[in-house]
Amino acid sequence: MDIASAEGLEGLTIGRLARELRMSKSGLFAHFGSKEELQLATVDSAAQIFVEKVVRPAMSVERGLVRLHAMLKAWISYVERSVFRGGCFFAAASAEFDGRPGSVRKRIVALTKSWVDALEVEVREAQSRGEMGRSIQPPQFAFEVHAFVQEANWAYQLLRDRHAFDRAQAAIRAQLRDAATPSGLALLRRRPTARVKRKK
Amino acid sequence: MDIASAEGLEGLTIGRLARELRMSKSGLFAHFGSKEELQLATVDSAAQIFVEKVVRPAMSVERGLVRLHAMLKAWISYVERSVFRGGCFFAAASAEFDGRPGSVRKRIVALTKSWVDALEVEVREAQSRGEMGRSIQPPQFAFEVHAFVQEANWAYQLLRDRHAFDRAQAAIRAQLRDAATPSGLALLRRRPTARVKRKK
DNA sequence: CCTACCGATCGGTAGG
DNA sequence: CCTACCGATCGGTAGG
Repeated sequence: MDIASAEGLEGLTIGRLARELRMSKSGLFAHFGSKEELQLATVDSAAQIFVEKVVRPAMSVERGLVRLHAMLKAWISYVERSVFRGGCFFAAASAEFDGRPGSVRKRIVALTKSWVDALEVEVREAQSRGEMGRSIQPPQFAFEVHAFVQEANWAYQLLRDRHAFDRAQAAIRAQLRDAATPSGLALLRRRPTARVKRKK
Repeated sequence: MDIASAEGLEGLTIGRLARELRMSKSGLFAHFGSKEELQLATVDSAAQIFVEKVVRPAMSVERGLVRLHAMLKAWISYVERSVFRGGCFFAAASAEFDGRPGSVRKRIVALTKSWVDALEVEVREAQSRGEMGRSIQPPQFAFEVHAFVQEANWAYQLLRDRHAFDRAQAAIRAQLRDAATPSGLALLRRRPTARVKRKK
């Protein structure tokens, strides 16, 4: 996953991986049967870690606006901590495979889509609880907050801009505040959203 | 540029390019001297086309809020028209080279940074003309609108979501409206921002 | 899990 | 601009 996030899923060659693991090429190869299967296994492992580090923690807080915010904060934190060497695994994999047909692309599509869907579902939940306005369109809202986190990953990985995470955080807060009903606003203020200390 | 935007700047091999151009490998090679020089030449060509298709058209409209909006509309249109096979050349190149040191990465950084800077400069111009509020922070504003266009490219290239461009457009309009002063708002309404017809 | 090998392709060079 | 070639590496296989 580290190699793939930094050098790409194509750059994750069987020979290189075997060398790093001090195995023979054919010994490693036998575990997967083809390069495509190695790539699929890598994508699946990355998805599992995403669930562990981002999805699961957010599932422990109450549903609606609070959970939506928790999902986005956990995601930003996961990108900021650089869980993988090359930053967000799926951002790298998306860009690499968006133009290549096949099962690897399909897997990446399914997984990233399920994350966007989860954001939309939580917007709807917040609306039905009266925490977000009825005029908010869930796909539009998910598009915008998803954009902020991906942009932070881009700005940090390419421009090495450490402020990117604060910008994404600020943009998301503003978006949530604008969309919240008075009772939703009260919920957002209730938890001071346990800020991580960061030196200037 | 088409090959690089779809298969990556590493996937743009000298052998493949020579075959497509019906030249010998060494004949083509002699024009560049190294693969890195071929990559740099490709990045520079893509930058030239970005200037032609996005930057220059926007430079012909009045400065400030109107030009800022024109820059963003031209950019979305350029991404939507898929000027290159793989979508936005710099989005693909960024993701591929963000983890690889060298002159190609440096060139990509310089060029994408100059575009973000141009957006910030126009926010400041709009502020000094009294078209955008003084409380708007130019880097934050540029971060957010830049995010929307990159997200549209991502959603279209990976998820084949045609609505992505409308979502980016809507998000940008809302952001501009929120940041505009009354006189800025009047400017935004003055031009009905010549919408491209699109069938449902 | 290994050694030994396959044909294809990589970036690059020699020499014309 | 070309042919002919270099060593390295690719995904994958044969056979153990």
